[in-house]
Amino acid sequence: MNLKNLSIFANGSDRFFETLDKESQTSKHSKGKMLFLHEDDAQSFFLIKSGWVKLFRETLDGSQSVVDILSAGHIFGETAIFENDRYPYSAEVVEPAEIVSFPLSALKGEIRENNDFAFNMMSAMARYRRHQDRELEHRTIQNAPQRIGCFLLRLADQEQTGPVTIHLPYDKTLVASRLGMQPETFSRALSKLKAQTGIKIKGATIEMDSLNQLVEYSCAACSSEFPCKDLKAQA
Amino acid sequence: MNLKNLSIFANGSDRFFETLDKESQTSKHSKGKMLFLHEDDAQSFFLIKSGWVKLFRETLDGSQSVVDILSAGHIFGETAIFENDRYPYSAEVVEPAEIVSFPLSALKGEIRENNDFAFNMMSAMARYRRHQDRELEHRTIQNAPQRIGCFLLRLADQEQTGPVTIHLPYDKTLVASRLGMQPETFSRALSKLKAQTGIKIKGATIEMDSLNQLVEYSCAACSSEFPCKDLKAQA
DNA sequence: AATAAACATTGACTAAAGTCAATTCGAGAC
DNA sequence: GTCTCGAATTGACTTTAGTCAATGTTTATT
Repeated sequence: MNLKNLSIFANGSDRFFETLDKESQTSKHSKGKMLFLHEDDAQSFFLIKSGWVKLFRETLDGSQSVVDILSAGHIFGETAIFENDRYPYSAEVVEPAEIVSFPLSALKGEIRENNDFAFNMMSAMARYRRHQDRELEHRTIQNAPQRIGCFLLRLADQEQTGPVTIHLPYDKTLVASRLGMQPETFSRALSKLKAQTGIKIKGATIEMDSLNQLVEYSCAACSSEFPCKDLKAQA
Repeated sequence: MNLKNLSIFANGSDRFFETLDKESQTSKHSKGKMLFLHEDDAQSFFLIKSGWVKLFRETLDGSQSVVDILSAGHIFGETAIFENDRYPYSAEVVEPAEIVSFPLSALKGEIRENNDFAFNMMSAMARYRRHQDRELEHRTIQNAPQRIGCFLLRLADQEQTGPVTIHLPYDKTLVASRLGMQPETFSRALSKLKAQTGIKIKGATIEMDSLNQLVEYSCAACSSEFPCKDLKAQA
């Protein structure tokens, strides 16, 4: 994975990449490792080389809300720049991961000095905004089985017209929290989705004759068309 | 209202403000006026001088999801810059409003040419991200009465320690949709909130001896402390 | 002041999701 | 292969929110 090829870093200056190279630290972490806590003093932002990382917050009364669950190629912690250098969420490794850290100061400097880079980063922020908009919309409009259907569709190659196999990238309990439901609800909702669309489930593997079945079931309750445009833009 | 005083436009160049002045159009609209539709070709972004505007999307099966409801001093439609010049939502006036339109091109130009302005706009986007994060969190963790309590708290002056009076800024039906619930649910949830916190309700006016009652009821199910920091930052 | 239209509330019922407890399943340790 | 622990499922039940229909209330309009 080359930093320069990441869409978030497009338009970075040579000096920026030099600094990143020099000041980066790569480390491997196993499941459960806490990378930082909400409100921690922030010096670094992070890039996921492999594995999965959960971003979340906790409330006074003990419940947890999952902000996002990210995979290879995504960065996190970078928004601390705009939050008085404090992380706006906690970050935990949820599947064995290789993580690279970079100084926030380098990012801040590059934004200030390199206009194209800044514009590019704004595009990324706008894209994330759409992502969150969609989450909120789905939380409001879709029921549990529909949300799962949508989640599966977004894991798949949406160009595929024939039979499709999808693997859940992390524990079902985590998928449940990502979708804002209880594990029990997830389990029952997945059964219902199976009953209503004819998909086949074997542990973390889901098979179907065609994506169509899911599309009809889930995408009627979404304000965007299938296939999801935002997935292409990112690639 | 002076453009230069709006925090979103801080650091704008003189030339930028000249262009805005020259190319702006102000108009008054009554309730129900559609300003633009989701996916419309976008030429302008908008500033609310007075009144309220609802941003929303609709799904194939006819349900509506409210993205946000904005008041004086807020801009909208500006993110079309990053969406191939198409509006990412529909916009409708929900309380009689005075709206100023500006060419998106001017904004785009200023972002490209004025680094400080771009940085400032990124801060605004980051702030909005936190806003959405919170919405999603509350939708997951808080129940209907708690969400209403939180909504009321955010309408109030949170420094106040004595008796407080809050006026709902728009119809209860709209508040309901803003909070992601049905009007009937809103009505019942407000009664429950009244029963559990002792607030007094007269139509769109809500009174209480102190904000404390609401804080205890709602803020335990939130990952932020009371008072809400983000409200100060904006002022 | 009378009327209509939109908004708001209430009741009765249904549907969806959460909770708690009891098993069952399955991947890794030994 | 067997054991163990966490993950996943299932059942029974409760709570919460949505739906549909009826009825008040308010506000604007003539």
